[in-house]
Amino acid sequence: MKPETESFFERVYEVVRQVPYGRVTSYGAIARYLGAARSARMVGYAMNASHAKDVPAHRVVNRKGLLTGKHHFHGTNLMQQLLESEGVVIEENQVIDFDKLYWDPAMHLKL
DNA sequence: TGGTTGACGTGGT
DNA sequence: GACCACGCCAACC
Repeated sequence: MKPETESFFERVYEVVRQVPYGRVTSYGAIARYLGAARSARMVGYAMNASHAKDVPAHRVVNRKGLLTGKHHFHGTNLMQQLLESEGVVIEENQVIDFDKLYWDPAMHLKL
């Protein structure tokens, strides 16, 4: 484990991996947990490279609970399928009961 | 070295 | 409540 030597991307992956099963989080939440609350875009950008990583990017959605990054998945509805497979209800590319399924790392991990 | 990008967020209209 | 415009900040070319 290399704390400072690792890129911001790596840190994002670490947090996303800690997202519990059947739960979802937002880019901003991860960014805040990393201390870069205003770098929410960077989180999404990092996910762009999560292709070769074991990162459950499908559990990460934007603040509206919308599956904005589903277009980046291999399949068009792959992201939705993965979430539904975990018990998350998706409709219109939007997470139902997003407030309940929302998992904030800064709130649970509370470093 | 500098400019562009982007899976977002917030605020204003 | 929905839509539009601006800002942020690290990675990439």
